Amino acid sequence: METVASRIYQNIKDQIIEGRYPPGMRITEQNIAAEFSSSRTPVREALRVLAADGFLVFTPNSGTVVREWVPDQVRELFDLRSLIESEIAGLAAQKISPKDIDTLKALQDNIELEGTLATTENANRISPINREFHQVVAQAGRNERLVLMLANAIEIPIVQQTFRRYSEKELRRSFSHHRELIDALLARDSLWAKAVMSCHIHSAKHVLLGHDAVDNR
Amino acid sequence: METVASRIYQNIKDQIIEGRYPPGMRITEQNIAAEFSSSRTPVREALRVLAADGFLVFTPNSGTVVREWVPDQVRELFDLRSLIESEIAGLAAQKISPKDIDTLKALQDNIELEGTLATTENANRISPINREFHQVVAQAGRNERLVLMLANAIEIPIVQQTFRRYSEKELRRSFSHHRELIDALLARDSLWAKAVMSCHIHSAKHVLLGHDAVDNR
DNA sequence: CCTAATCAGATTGTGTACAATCTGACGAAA
DNA sequence: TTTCGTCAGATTGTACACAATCTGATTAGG
Repeated sequence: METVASRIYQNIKDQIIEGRYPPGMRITEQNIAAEFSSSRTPVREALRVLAADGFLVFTPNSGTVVREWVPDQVRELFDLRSLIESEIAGLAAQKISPKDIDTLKALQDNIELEGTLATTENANRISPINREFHQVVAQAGRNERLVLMLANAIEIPIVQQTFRRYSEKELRRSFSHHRELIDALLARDSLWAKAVMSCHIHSAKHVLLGHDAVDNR
Repeated sequence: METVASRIYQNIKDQIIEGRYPPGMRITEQNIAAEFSSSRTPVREALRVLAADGFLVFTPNSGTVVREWVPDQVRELFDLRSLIESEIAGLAAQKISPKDIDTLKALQDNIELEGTLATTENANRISPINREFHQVVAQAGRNERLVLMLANAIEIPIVQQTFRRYSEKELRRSFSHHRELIDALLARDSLWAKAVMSCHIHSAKHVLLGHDAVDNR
């Protein structure tokens, strides 16, 4: 992780995830190269890998744009995320250590310290802690490939910005899911943990898509 | 799909999937460039994307080798594949057209025409038809993202060469799964279809790993 | 006014040169 | 014999130049 190409890769990826490079934005190799005072060569490598990861859409001889998401794709994404992250939660219930459960409790305490005000600033404070909460659960499942797949499904602007869309009621429900998940893990009940996680994700999906758009044909 | 880089990408990918570039083999940019009478530039792009896809392992300043698979990773891969492909089978049961079911029947007829001899030549004839069978099921599920994930999990030498490891008994069982899946789809029974597919994948996993190595801790 | 051909500028595709880094072999010292 | 340092060759990392291609505006023709 020391090459110019890898620095560019990570930087652009972060910009996209945090929404500073908005979907549809055109990316030109020269601009990026100028920004990093490098030549186009390492930029091209970074862009190709980002396209392979699904962050960018690349068209030969034409150029690169930040990937856009249509509602149907968001729905598919959340259904996949539910499938994978529920499975992970089930595995975690079998394998998680008491120490990790304490970590989860502490993280959720911190989240709830911020209160349930549905403001953007509050969402921005909660979001990274929430991300860490899910990461601890994922690690506890001890399945590298599932963790990799999951990362693939959540390192996406619309997912990372879910909290900004939550109303106070939806925030409370999200907190309630986290607490219930901790209890399920504590009880070492895989099926319970899977079910809670499934609720948690599908509920988030509906917040993002609005109720009428989500119909699972 | 007209650039030199994309031709190199596809070619190397095929070589790896078909096992002609064996796991652990070192890939040097100059050799590949010479093979395609090109410069190193498009080769590098192809290699980076292949590394992002998981076909190659790339180490900065050191080089690129074809990815190797340890048994634990194969187990995780098949468990993921079971999760995804079962889900797909369940969706297919709800959405598949009569025409696609006929196609599946025809494909399975062709497979069984080859007989149940457990020879390498027979395996090589059956393998592509089997691949098409699974592809038709996947398309019938009508979920782009699941299909993409699945492709990611099966475009791998050890998976593509599963049939070579089958004994006659295991071949018969595999055929039986396919027939049962067709019946489940015909009955539009999601849960049945999911269950059959799950059997099918886990059974294949055990053939590849041997019974003692598969224990799901 | 509309359509289609044309052209300049911008952008990507590839080749080549050289710098930076790694690898493995060889040899000197303990 | 073992270990460590050194060095040459090989390989990757980046810059730069030029060719190929695309895009959008402008203009000629209907």
